[in-house]
Amino acid sequence: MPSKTINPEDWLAALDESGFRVTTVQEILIDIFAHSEYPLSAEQAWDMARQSRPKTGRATVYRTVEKLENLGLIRRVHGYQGCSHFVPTLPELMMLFICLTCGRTDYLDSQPLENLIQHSEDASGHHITESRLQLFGACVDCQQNA
Amino acid sequence: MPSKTINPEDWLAALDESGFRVTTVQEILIDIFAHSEYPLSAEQAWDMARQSRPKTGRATVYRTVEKLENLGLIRRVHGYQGCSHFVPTLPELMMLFICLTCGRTDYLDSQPLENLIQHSEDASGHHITESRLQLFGACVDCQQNA
DNA sequence: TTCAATGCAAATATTTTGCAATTCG
DNA sequence: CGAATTGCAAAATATTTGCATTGAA
Repeated sequence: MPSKTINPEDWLAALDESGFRVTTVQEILIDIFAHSEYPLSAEQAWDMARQSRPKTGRATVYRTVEKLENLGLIRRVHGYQGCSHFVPTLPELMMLFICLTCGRTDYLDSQPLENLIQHSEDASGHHITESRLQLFGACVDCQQNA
Repeated sequence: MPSKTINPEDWLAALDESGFRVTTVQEILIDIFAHSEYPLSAEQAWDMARQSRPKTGRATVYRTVEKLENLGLIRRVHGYQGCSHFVPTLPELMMLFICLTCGRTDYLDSQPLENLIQHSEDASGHHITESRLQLFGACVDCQQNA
């Protein structure tokens, strides 16, 4: 069971290292994404940001989300009708499980996926530079409560 | 190398079996999606449909795409800025490769993925009912032309 | 004949952009 | 101060819906 270590400080450092400014709004948004157990859309993040800072602009949130995605700090995940929701990216390649009942996310051991990708590269001849694996189903808790 | 056998006839049969009518517009759209080598958005499909049938309505295309997705005949794939593009679903579980250079899609042998899912279920305790694996990179041709 | 399917236009929803004001470094 | 960031409003996209008409079974 891989530990989920997401540190907002690291995200701020990443912002800084990339030459961006560390602003209040971005701190708030980083905190929101880094601590969410569920995939969030830009719209949802905007709502949450305004709870602690009412005058936060919608466009700022969309721009920040885009920035965080470009920096590789968050990534899009599939939902039922699109993939406008984001989850934190973890340092290594990870497999993401999303519970269809409660929506909670869980990161699984990714070693099998690395092996699979290696195997697929060899078998197909394609050069694979990025992979997305999302698994859906019922989490341990929701299976028990069913 | 798994063979890509997509038969528009089967899709029409699936429509019929589900109690839907087999109409001209839907035949055209099924043909478009079943034969495309590239992921298509509803908007792109609309453009293509109007080439053979100019008065085709945009809403009809969106409604048909939704229907085909619900029937499991097509599925969303990740693109650069979203996942509003669709590819045909193949009968068995498949791994989809998308070339970042030319956009072509390729279906890879899925046996390794089935093994991986089985392994992940055992290791995590979650019950996995659906999975999406998309691989991105450079296809064999584009590697050579680089 | 009957009701699903369609086209059209309008309504929503979502995301992006222009720009003056603000703020970090 | 100087440039990146922000808020606001407007614009551009994308998707959905209402409704009268059409067409498949």
